[in-house]
Amino acid sequence: MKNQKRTTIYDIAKKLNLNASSVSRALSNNSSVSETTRKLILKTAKELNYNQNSLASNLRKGHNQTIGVIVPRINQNFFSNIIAGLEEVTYQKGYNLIICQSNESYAREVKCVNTLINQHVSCIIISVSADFEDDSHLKNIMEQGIQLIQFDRVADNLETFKVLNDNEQASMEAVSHLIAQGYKRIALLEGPQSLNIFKQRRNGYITALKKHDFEVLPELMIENAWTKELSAIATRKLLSLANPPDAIFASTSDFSALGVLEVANKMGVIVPDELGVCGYSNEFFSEITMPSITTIDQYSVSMGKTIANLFFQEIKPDNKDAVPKIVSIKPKLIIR
Amino acid sequence: MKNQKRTTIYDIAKKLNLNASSVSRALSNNSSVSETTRKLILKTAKELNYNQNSLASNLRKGHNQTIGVIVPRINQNFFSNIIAGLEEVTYQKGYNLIICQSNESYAREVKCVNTLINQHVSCIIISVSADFEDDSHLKNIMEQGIQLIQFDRVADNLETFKVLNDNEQASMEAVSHLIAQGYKRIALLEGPQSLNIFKQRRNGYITALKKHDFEVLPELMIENAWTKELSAIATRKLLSLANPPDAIFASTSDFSALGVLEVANKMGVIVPDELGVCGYSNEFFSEITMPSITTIDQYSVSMGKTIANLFFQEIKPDNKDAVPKIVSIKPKLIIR
DNA sequence: TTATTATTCGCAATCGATTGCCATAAAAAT
DNA sequence: ATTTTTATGGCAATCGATTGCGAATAATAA
Repeated sequence: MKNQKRTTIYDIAKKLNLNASSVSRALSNNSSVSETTRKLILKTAKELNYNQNSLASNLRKGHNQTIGVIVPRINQNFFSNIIAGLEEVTYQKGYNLIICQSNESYAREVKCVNTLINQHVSCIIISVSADFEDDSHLKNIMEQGIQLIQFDRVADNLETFKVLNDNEQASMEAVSHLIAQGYKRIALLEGPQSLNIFKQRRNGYITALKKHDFEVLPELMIENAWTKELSAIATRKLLSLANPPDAIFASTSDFSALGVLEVANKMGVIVPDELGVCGYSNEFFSEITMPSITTIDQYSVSMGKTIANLFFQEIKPDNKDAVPKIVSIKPKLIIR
Repeated sequence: MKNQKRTTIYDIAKKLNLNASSVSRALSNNSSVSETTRKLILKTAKELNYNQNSLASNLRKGHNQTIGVIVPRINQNFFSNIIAGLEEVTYQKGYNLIICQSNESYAREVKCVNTLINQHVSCIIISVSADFEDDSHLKNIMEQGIQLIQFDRVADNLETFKVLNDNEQASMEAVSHLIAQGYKRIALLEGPQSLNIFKQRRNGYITALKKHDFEVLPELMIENAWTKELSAIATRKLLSLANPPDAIFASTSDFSALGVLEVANKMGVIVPDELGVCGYSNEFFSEITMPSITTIDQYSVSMGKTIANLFFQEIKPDNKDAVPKIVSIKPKLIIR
């Protein structure tokens, strides 16, 4: 059972005294094969338990019904939702997904890219790793004639299709909301500024402050606070300041916001009365914390679908170089 | 740039006045090619930006460095962690993952299986969908000479490699723990009994009750309560009984447990004083609910790694039919 | 009945890499 | 100097499906 050969179109052809080409045509039922032989072939194919060899088919046809996806971490809510959305659409179209995770490592990201190039996928969908260094590997994708769509975390300087969240706008709204609530000293927890998304969120923060004639205070902006633990440390530091903030915008994630919450609870600082807190990405738990966390929803599943549709509707149809298009999705502030 | 042909070993061969076979040998650097020409070939390959065509290579070699994964939902914590664990190991071994989701639909699961068979993956790793009907598609996998590993939700009657959680044991311990806490009327929220895991959890529940000479009361066992919403409805019903339970074991997930918690809060039933609650799967949020939820950790990431290692260590090495092995992982009760 | 057209199917090349076998040349041994 | 061994690399078949072209047959028209 293990070493038996799979049945091929030649096996079917031989059994029916036909030529493999006829079998191939019958199975793809687009060309000239008489109805009688077509049915005969289909019947025998079923009898012999025939399964097409996609490798051979794709090799010959020169293209692959496969899309590669590279994300920093598969089991992060945002990304696994993106993938779920992608899969939903690509499945409908008969495409497969090859999924890789870079683990936030640039070196590994490069390897993933190469693997996908070797697989001759027809498109690579990527959100770059945190220690992103340069975009030569991304350029290589395009040089190999493979479509490239970047999403969320992107290489800004590279002209490709992109699907983004309007981080700046969302961040601006979040901070404005905190201001509207009456908070006067708003701190910012940030992620690595090597990533566009965190730069944008910082910009939104600054814009909002300026718009309301607030001072931008460097001591209230903590860059490396993008995990729950790091943000807990940062929060402890912030709340111990001589002049502590009365609100914290955890622009990196709800996990960070949770870190803020925990420290505040421990230090006896009452949220939201004494400290306003806002997170990012609308993780499931942000609704059920005590108190619940105001956050920003990124519509991740639907974003995944958008990306896939971008490929099928804009990129795939015409082989000519389509003009790279940037789709921006406006996240939604969830006020709690 | 788009329509240009990729460079092949023939391009390299032509440029160097060599034969493609030499190029192939040089690139896989295992055979007789002189050091000088080898270096020359490697250099030219880099110059011409050569990338191997895995399709051709795999077709010729007759096997694929690819493993297919089918899960009900990619963006469910348990499964995305499994995938993360799988990916971690398979990446190290130079294998790729093709990921599909069945969306809890049997028909779609069958389609996924066929796609993966066509891709000639060397192994399929599957957790079956909720409306699982029969195992003919799984048998077909094996008939095509493809390795099969089932995990978590499995077709019990089919002899394959399996990686399981000891659901019965875990469930037993959870209920015993509730009993030890002094609860006397323990209700059970269950999932579809078509899935082995839910049957096992029920068995564990019953075993624990019997062991402690408790009566098994059908009115306290609610089968279709495996989402937060369904379990909220079930809880409302349970708590409205003339003789309501004083504890609820949400054996399906922490999401169900959350549903219990919310209803209890609304109805003014105090947890854990008036109602004991236990969930399943140690979702991140179960730690931060008020009060936090006692639950069961399935070690999902490490389970993913176990599955992958099973393939590389037990199955791949010898081509002969290895005896299907069942690995059982003991989940851990997290008492809160 | 013969000429023309349409159907159906076979032949053979092709996609790109791999590999067993053989030929040549170089190195070593006699 | 001749023979033997070794190293190196070419030839050609192969993996399985696809496809342009042409041949044979059947169907239709004249």
